[in-house]
Amino acid sequence: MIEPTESNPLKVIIADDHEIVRAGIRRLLSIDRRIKIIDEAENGQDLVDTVSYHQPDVVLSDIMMPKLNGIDALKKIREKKIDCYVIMLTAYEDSFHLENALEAGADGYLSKDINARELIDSILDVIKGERVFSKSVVRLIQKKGVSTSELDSTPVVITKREQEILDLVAKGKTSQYIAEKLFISVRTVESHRYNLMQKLDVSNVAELIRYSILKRTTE
Amino acid sequence: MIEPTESNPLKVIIADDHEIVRAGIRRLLSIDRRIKIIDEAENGQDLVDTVSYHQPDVVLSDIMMPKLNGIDALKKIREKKIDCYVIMLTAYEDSFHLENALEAGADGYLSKDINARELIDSILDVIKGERVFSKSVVRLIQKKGVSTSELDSTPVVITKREQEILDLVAKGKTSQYIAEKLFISVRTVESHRYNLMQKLDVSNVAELIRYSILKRTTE
DNA sequence: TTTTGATTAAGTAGTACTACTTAATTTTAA
DNA sequence: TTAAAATTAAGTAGTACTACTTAATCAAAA
Repeated sequence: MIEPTESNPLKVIIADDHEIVRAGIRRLLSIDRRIKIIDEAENGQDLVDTVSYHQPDVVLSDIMMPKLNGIDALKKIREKKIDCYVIMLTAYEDSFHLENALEAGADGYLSKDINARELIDSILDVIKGERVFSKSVVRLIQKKGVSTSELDSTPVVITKREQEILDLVAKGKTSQYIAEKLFISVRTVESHRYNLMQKLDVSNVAELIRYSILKRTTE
Repeated sequence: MIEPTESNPLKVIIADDHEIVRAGIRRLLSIDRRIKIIDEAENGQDLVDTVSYHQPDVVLSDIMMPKLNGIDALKKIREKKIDCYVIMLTAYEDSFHLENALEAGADGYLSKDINARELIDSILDVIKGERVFSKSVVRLIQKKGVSTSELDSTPVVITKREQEILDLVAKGKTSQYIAEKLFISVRTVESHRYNLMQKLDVSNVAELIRYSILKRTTE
């Protein structure tokens, strides 16, 4: 990547479902003329489309978005082999999503609680090939021992059916209710619950919800 | 309230724990020179302090903030009898928090997914004495039948101890663990759980978490 | 076409939560 | 200082979840 200049600025696309957040990012980035926001997306699907079309240098994306979440959008961008750096920008800092983001090919993971200087520096660093993390995320990595060389952390794969059950569990539905709704046995639902908890390394609904909450597309 | 002008603009204070969101609000409001942001707060305690000091016309506040949440901050502002309009601006739209905000004396409740025009109009409307709600909130009011004349909806009061237990339950702790941590009997914890579920009209942890999530101050 | 992974489902057992009542102590506010 | 509210806690009983194993189908990829 050649050094960005005012006359040849970095092309950045931002994605977040809230106008306020997009406006905030625009404002924080507006002070550096070497960075130019060429488009915005308000959900993961839009993001994949605009990235395919514009071929930006850097993408800043939220995780929790309707239609398609940021991590799944990232996966699609990587599948399409579009050459760009992708930084996740999220309010949720937990090792599960951090790992999933890295697994999906994220080049950075920043908290939304970041100031203009840090955000701009992160963007300028990421195009040099560095992986960028905000301070709180670094603390998380140290505490939880998340590997930043993504592939050695066992990828947690939740199947379609499991996701379906997880969503219902997170809404407070009982196994009985879920079984009736999906026309399967209560014991099957219990099996799925058990497998989900194994995969996510938790032992009850409350913890399960912590991990499910970002997966949900807004209802 | 006299009509705001460029030379005599509305004094507004905004509160949100994320710099990006504050920057976003600044940007959205920057297009109307009749509105001036005179200060910002990044938590509820800061908000109460700056509102006491500056005596603004309008306050725009997030709900989930560290130290003191937006609703409790609003209560303190009302207790101090500071004459200003307060609009809650939040990503979470549920009847529980809406009711609590109204109960605490909010003059409006807006989704963070709002554009510049709507936000500015809401501010200009609220100083005329109108109560303002964003479209999605209006839908919620209609669906759930939340009363906008706040006082006839039974106020849901969660006590300090209950909140403490709710936080631990939401983290996935068992009653046994909570009991040991707080040096009380398991049966007491169970009583609190039961009372909480009664108050919030739910019947299991998952639903409880849905309501607790905003109450938590960021860890 | 074979093997892998997903989905289904049951057995067995223990643990934890939920539902409601009643009531004794504290604490707090009027 | 007294009434009201909060916190404590136990009884009784039922329901739901969690823990782990085994295994039969079924669909899809190699």
